[in-house]
Amino acid sequence: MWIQVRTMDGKETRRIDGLSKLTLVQELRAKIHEAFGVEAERQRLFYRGKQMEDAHSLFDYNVGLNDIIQLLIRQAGSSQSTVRKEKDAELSDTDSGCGSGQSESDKNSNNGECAMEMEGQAGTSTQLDLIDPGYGLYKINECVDARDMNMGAWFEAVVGNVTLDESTNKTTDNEESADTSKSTETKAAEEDVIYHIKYEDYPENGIVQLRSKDIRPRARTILQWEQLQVGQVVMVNYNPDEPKERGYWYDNGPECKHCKDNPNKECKQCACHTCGGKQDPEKQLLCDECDMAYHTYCLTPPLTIVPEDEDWYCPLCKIDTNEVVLAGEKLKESKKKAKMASANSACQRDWGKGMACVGRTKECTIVPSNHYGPVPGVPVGNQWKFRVQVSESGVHRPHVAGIHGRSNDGAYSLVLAGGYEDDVDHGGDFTYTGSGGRDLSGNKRTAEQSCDQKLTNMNRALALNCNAPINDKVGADAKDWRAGKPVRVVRSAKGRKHSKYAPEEGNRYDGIYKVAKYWPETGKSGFLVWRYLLKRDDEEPAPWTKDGKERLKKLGLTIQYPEGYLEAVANKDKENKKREIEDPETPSKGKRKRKSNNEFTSSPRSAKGTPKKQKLEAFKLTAEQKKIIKEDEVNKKLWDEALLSLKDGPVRIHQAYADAVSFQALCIIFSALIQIYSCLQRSFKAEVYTCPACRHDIGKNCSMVVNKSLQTLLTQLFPGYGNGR
DNA sequence: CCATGCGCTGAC
DNA sequence: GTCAGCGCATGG
Repeated sequence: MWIQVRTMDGKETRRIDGLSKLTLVQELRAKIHEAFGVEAERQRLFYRGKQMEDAHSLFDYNVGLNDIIQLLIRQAGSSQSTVRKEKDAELSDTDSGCGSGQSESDKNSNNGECAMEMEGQAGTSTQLDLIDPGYGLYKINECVDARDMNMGAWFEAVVGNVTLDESTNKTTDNEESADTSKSTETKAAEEDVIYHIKYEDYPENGIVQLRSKDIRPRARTILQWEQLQVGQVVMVNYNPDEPKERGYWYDNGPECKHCKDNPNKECKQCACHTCGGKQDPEKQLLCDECDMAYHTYCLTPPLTIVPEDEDWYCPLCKIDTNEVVLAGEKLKESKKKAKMASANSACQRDWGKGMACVGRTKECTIVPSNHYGPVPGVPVGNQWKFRVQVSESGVHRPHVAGIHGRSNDGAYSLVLAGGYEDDVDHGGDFTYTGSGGRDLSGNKRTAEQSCDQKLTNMNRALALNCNAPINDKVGADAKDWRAGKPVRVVRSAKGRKHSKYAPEEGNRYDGIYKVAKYWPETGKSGFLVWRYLLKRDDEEPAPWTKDGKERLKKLGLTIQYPEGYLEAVANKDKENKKREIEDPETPSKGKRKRKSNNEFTSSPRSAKGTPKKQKLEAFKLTAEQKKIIKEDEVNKKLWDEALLSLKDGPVRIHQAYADAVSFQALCIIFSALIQIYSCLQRSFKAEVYTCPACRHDIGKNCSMVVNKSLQTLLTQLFPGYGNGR
């Protein structure tokens, strides 16, 4: 992806290549620097008064790509007048470590060494302006192969390969009145095709509207783009309802010396934030949070006098008291989460629709989503019918994707489902293929390999698990593969075609593997794919070994179906049989249905009635474990309850334990295990006697002693309990 | 905000 | 058996 920028005077245009969305914020500044030699030193990014730490937080705040670009361009343009002297080596170090270094340099800039550099550096040539497709008529210079269209490509096409059509463009800088837009429309009509690009459905980008039902945004982009031809003139409109300035970006550096020294020059920071008008010290308020200026008369409602309060906060910075979480209060769920289907307690699985599109009904809370290593309470060999359940258990969170990870951290889990033809499975080790390189247009989740894979996103994540420096050209070989990050591996029954280690039904957790090496390779499809060699490294025996089978028996592990699933299937079965008896003369239909029914009835657990309770070998605690339990007097009552369900094995103990102590108390235990005592101590000092994690009331007299016995016991019962932490 | 995805179903 | 295409969670 690239963007094109030009100087304000229009004399110079430069193309900035090699941008990816991931590193946009970090890199764009450096690239601008490269292209124009502008001194674009580190500047703090603010959005609505909040400082952005990294690119991710930008997305959290719903900042569009265009916003970011606009900001950066603006900053780069203005940086000639407010340039920080300190050099920051980090700019070139784009990929890693924006953590600690950043905060330090921020501190520096807070202290206010903001030297101005009024370099006479050819004045206008350092003024940058994004060629913004937001106004007037544009001619399409080049079209991109629609199959490659994604957002990046769109950006390339619109920002890069579209030029202002000077001959037909007559719009002025003013808001387009109905009149002028009409005239341009008729003029362009002579060119035959006009596309109105409106800031409606996709305001950041302003894509062509082409409403067609059942097409997801992604697919829509493609369809729309196919409509455009080289040489066509397109009309780019602003939706009058859409504010021109989206978001408010500024560099909140120390006091603006620029204005003091050049009071006559316009300065963005000192102009009224609402109307953009001139500085007016008598009738201008400065926000105590963001330092932006506001005319008293530009506020809604306007102020007639300057408020006497010491602090004044602008409408954007004023904190909504509803958002504040007080000490002892429960954390509010994020708006995004609240919107999700899984948050809706009334949400029930619609078995009529089946498992294709159901949402989660539970969520794994005992470990975070970026947890490495085993999930406590989930033993090797645990089996689930559907991927949703695997997601709910926390073992592998994505519903469809094969790899779960973060591109600048590592991969946490993966699923072997035979979805990629090149995989070879030897049980104790296997090769795996990265994701991507497929054309998913048309709202698909999988497809044929149709282009080369790249070492980005999840592929990069998995590569990071390998104990070797990352290399996106030739891959890498781990010196000590066991030292790599652990990956939870799930095998799916779908892999049975090629692998004898795949389970008979559903999905099975097979334990911890590590990435021994990875390399690029031309796959069977003829396209480049990234391949990974994973080797097993787990204390728990693999389910296909003798030990493993024994253990499964001992634990009494059987495949888990979603709640209410078997009943629903049984009901359906009944109904179908009824219908067959009532209406036996439907052979073709009946045959097909019977076939699918057989699939279920042939499963080990009969769909009729409740499943039979299997006879289990009683699980016995060792003498040592019993002793530990006895020693754990604090939790005596809970253990008594837990021991009642001893026959079900350690998994169930954990469950019973969890149920008995309830989630809140579990939080406390985990807090103990994770050793966040300092945090607790701080809370206690402030006389807040609640769990820092769940805000459950702990009580004043809670003693802060590490429950060593509990800790050892948990590690004994669940090997790998503390791994990856 | 947008992009991604080794599932799953019912229809054909 | 094959196929299209859906919600959802997750990451960037």
